[in-house]
Amino acid sequence: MSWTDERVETLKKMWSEGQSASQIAKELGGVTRNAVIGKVHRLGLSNRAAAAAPEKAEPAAKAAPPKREEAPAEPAPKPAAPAPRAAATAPVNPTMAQVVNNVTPLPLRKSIVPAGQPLPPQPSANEISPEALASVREVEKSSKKISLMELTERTCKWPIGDPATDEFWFCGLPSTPGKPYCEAHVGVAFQPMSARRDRRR
DNA sequence: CCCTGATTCGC
DNA sequence: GCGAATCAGG
Repeated sequence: MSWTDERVETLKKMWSEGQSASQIAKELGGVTRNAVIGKVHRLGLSNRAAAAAPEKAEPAAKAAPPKREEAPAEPAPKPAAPAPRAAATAPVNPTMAQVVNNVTPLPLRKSIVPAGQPLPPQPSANEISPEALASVREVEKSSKKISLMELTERTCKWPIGDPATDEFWFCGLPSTPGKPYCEAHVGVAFQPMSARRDRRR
């Protein structure tokens, strides 16, 4: 693989969005994160502050690299929000894609709901065995409460709480190898058809 | 251990 | 220019 214009463009885009070198490498394929980092440096876009750095701009200091195309005519975004990265934009990373799609059957039905207060009835809740449910409650106490952006292939992607509020996070515990959830959540997410049928009203 | 970016240096 | 190996850190 070589750095075609297209690939470089993807690299630039993702890097400016705050994606990690390894994520970019996966997206591009055929390259390692080292290659990505190396390229990033060669392109001279090492510091990702380009987007918007509301920081109390260091006056003097040593913030004056060779090139000064700082473009002072910046439309001054929103001084408030400290640039929450690419959260609002479309599915960017594989993790997001996985979550949005249906790699995560049961619980996702809930988190995909737009955000009305009265959440619709949750059939899934009735179909989960009491035992599994109990252990889940237990695990959720020790969940890492990670955000969407913190999900990786090895973190449990079980959503906890109401997505409509800030009382929402992902389990984040180490996931079972090859599965999207930790052991406890795998237990409630993947059930034998027979078990679900038997429990049905 | 998992992960991050930074740097070096033979190719 | 490229990127594996390595370093330094969370």
